[in-house]
Amino acid sequence: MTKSTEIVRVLAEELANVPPGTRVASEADVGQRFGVGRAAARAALGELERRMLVSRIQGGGTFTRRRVDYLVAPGRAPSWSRTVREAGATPRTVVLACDEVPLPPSVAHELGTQAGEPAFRLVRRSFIDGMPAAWGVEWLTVALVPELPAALRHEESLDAILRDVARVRPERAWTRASMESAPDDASAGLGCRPGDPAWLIASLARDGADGPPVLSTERWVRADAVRVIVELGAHETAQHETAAHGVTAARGATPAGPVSSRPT
Amino acid sequence: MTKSTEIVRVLAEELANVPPGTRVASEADVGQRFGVGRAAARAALGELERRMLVSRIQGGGTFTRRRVDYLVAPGRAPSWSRTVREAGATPRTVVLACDEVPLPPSVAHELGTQAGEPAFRLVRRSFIDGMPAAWGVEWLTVALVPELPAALRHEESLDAILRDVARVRPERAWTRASMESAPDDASAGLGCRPGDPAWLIASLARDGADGPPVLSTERWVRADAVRVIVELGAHETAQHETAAHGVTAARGATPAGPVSSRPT
DNA sequence: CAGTGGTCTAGACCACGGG
DNA sequence: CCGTGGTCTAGACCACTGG
Repeated sequence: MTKSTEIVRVLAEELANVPPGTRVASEADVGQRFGVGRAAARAALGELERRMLVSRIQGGGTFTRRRVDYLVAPGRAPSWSRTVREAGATPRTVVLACDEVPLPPSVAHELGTQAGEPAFRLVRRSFIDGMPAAWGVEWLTVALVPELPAALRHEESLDAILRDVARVRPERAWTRASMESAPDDASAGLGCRPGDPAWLIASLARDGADGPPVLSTERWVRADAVRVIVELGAHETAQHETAAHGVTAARGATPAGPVSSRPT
Repeated sequence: MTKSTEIVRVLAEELANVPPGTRVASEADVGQRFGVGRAAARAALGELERRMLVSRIQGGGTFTRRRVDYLVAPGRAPSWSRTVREAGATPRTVVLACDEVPLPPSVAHELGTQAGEPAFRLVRRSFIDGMPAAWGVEWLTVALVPELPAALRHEESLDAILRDVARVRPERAWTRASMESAPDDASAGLGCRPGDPAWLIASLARDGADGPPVLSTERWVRADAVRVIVELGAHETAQHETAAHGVTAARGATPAGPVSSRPT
């Protein structure tokens, strides 16, 4: 057992029952406490960051972090605000760009309309408890919500605007999620470093169960901010708990600690 | 621009068009080539590993790595062998344990049968090109395939056994995928270090589109070995390309390359 | 055995954040 | 300004892999 893994073990245990945002001991403190040099202390804190248990901010310090569960499933409304709020955190979304441009062919095909039709190209960044967590582009036709720019000044949630102004009921028609190393543009939008793990979630929403497409999105989501869970197909007990098949017991929303039975 | 990020940039560029399994310069070589100390060279190679572009093996060296695309979607057969083979790589699966035990209540509920019914609890490890990539537990009733232990001696693919011996046609009934930091038991099964990024994929397969459940699985998959893509809902162009909505240009799936030369 | 990556020390300079 | 994390050097020992 190396020194740093022992430090990781101890700190991870201590941090398990601490509210998110709590300050963690600095590198110097850890080094002194465990009687190791700065390199070993730094390695331990870096490992905690890699495990997404803490965030480290240059000049600021190290802080515990919470990961919000984001359940992507058929029938779940594709709404950032609602999902984050349901997790007990505070969502926020800011508009970086809202341009009226002719619809590119690929997106027009998604939306089932003509290329060149006037559309809004929306670039937005979303936060959880004030920390950047998502970023990306959303497309919708001008015809659907001509007053979008004005509406966005009073309401952050695109889902709410679509419901209240455009009078549609957005539902997931198609979604694709994958985990990538954030490229330069995405890491800039997410406020993280290039190469950090991030989700790429492309999605198409339609109006109701069988209505026409209304919204096409491609968003990057920080893996250390959001625990994306994709669910596919109907399931009797598909509410919010993890099925325990003998390997992993149910995990609470807040990491209560993975319980496992050893196979082999 | 720090020295190590510059080294990362250069090496990532050079490694982009190199077949998987190729040996990469050692820490000492990199340090000498770029005129930096070992720490900087090591940081650069470590960053490449974090980006899942290379694998580093103590005592062995650093090697380029390929990531296999694993598409999870309704209608796709839940078969490791087939998926890996379709990606042009060589699958292999070994049985770690095949015990006949009474079905636990939670799994019995999944399989739509009685708790306590005789069942096989299968623990298997799967490889891609000889490198461990997946590990986990699978459950199926003894009544379905009484001759499972014998069949597994001649056929690695559980999907094939279910088709040829049990005469069922496995289809995805329900699947849940999420990205986690591998706990100790999973990292041991996957041959990686605890805390490494890994997928947890729970799945229930049934016989045909409307048949009864036949197989319940919970498997861990190494994120650096497999690029899991979960797709939800029907889509006209849902074949295998990435939709480009103006943020992200279509990024090549995996650096197309022939079969890897194994490291070791 | 030599070469490789994994860990660690002691020390240094820098960039950044907050009082 | 001080304390924080980010980077880097030079050097050391260890664990592991390979021939």
